[in-house]
Amino acid sequence: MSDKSMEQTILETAERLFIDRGFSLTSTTDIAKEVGCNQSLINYYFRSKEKLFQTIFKKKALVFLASLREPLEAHIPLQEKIRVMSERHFMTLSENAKLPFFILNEIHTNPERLNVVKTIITDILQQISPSLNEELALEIQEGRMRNTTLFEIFLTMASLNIGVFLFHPVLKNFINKPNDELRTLLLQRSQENTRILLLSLEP
Amino acid sequence: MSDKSMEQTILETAERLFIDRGFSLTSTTDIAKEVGCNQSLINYYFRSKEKLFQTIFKKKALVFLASLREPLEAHIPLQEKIRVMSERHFMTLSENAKLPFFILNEIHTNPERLNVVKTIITDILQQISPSLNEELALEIQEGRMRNTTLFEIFLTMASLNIGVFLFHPVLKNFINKPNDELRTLLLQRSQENTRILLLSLEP
DNA sequence: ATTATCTATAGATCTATAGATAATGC
DNA sequence: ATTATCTATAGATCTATAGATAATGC
Repeated sequence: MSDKSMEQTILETAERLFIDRGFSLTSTTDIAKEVGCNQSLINYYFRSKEKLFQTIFKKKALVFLASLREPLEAHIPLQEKIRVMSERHFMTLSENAKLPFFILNEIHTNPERLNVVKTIITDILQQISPSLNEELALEIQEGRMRNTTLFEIFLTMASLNIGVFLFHPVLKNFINKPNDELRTLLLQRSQENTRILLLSLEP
Repeated sequence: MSDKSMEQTILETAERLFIDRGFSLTSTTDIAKEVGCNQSLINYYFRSKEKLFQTIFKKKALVFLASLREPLEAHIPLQEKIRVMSERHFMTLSENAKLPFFILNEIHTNPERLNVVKTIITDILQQISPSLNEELALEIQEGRMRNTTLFEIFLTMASLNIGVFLFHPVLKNFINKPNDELRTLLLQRSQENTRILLLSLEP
């Protein structure tokens, strides 16, 4: 039972519940009940519900955004970078299907949290954006890409990929298929999203 | 003051607050405070917070989904239908920027509400889907369109258009422009989304 | 008389804290 | 001694209801 420390168990349970129901619909009483400990123990370890939440939120926002970075640092043509990034992004989403909604929801209900996301995005952008912008400018100049911006590329990618997971509860209701077929459909959709993204960049 | 009935004022205020903060973060006390009436009056007119909410949710889900229908009934080529539908969809979203998040959020926190959305979508689909499917089959057969499904078309359109508004809080933070420039940017994005959607359908 | 509005309150949360006890490490 | 856990509770919600009063329509 206590091969995991109580502190760790609380953290993991809270993570699951917060991501499932959001900050305001998850009570510390719920968490304690699930963990099987006393409600006051949560405050003992994490000081307050808000502090506990912030730890989790930062961690998750990082997971979510960091997946974009790696492919952009490889030494491959821009188009390939974008292809790999889109596929990687989709995969991270598959593995964390509830994250996009969770993050959007928390930003929405508490705009303060936007700062966390903003810091992470700014960090990533500062590291990759300059050289990437140069590459893009070159591609455009040489007529290999449509005149566009990194901003638009990210927006298109994020919309297409995240859309699938945001609408998931609705979509699942309309597609009555067993789970493994759903997974195949998902993979196909990843391909299709990448195709559309690259198509949108053609001159 | 009471050129509007109290019942109507409560309904309108509740609508605004629910859409802004969602069901669970809006208390009947908040609504009453904003309206300037007694909290118990809300129960007098609407029986319960839940009933009040449902009235509003149904209405809004209908607004949101109905905009898709009209263009599909016009007598124009399929491609044109899709173009008009996408533009119309984007416009409805601009006028109801908070709706997508509101609806997704409520479906997420209370899956029961999915039924409302499902009924509306099913209704719309039954009316337009058969003939639309025929048209699509013909376009594909004649080699004027890529082999795809209505489902995919809707998903691409919804993802691209809704994305803009879902990410709005984040985007606004990165684009530091006056409001009228933002509006121009939005319009451009509508064009771009439509372009991408139609591009994705080319054979 | 009927309808609209208010007062007061029960009962169910929920979070954070003070203070008691149990477990652990030296 | 220190750290982990529990008990008990204050104080702040929040929703729904019972019952009193005020306004309105005949």
